[in-house]
Amino acid sequence: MIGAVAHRFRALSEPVRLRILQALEPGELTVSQVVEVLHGNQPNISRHLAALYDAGLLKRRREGTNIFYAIADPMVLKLCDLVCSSARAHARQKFHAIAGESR
Amino acid sequence: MIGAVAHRFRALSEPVRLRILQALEPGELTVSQVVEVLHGNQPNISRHLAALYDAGLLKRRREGTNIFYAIADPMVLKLCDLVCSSARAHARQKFHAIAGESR
DNA sequence: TGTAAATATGCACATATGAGCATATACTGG
DNA sequence: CCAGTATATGCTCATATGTGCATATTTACA
Repeated sequence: MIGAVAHRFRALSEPVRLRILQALEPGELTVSQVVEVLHGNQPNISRHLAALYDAGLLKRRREGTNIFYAIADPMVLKLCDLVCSSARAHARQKFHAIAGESR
Repeated sequence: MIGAVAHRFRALSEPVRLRILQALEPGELTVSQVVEVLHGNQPNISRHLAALYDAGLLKRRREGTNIFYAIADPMVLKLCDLVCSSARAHARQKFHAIAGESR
């Protein structure tokens, strides 16, 4: 069980994949569209999308030869926001610690 | 910035580290205590604790030769709960999909 | 059926990561 | 200063992971 949680966190541990989630925040996109937005190459993006899909963070549907990926559970966005603000706070604190020790 | 978020998620992407967080949920523990609770070996646990500390997820304080580690921000526990329940839901759904396709 | 477009996958490579062992470092008490 | 305890770090190894290239697969349509 804890392995499944770790697996999901791992899916979120790549900058490229986080940027994919950002790109998908407004709504679903095809693989090509994601490739274009992120200026990535197609096989690479395809793999990252698959990784997020495997982790259950994205859903997908086919329409002709296109495949639309979308965020499966808006919770992941909240998750990222939480971590992001926490990281910001941590960075601020670290900055002050460094600024302070030179006195 | 997005790199910092990815870094924090990566720190959470190891089962051992998630178990460390569980162990620390009731309160701070020394390295030796964590080693004992998780039945791990000392250098390994020490590294994992350092990784969580680097990511800003743990804080630590020294008392004699002991070093007590504690959860820096209770937010991470909420984070894990969110992912955990979401993972559970996903597993349920996958189970039903498999059960359904054999009909 | 054949061609083109969209997506996925096999392969090779470089790099990152975790584990275990030995050992170094930091602190305490005598 | 020395010995002992607690913790951290260097090293090596095996494995995992991301990337780019070529190519396979799927679907639509003439």
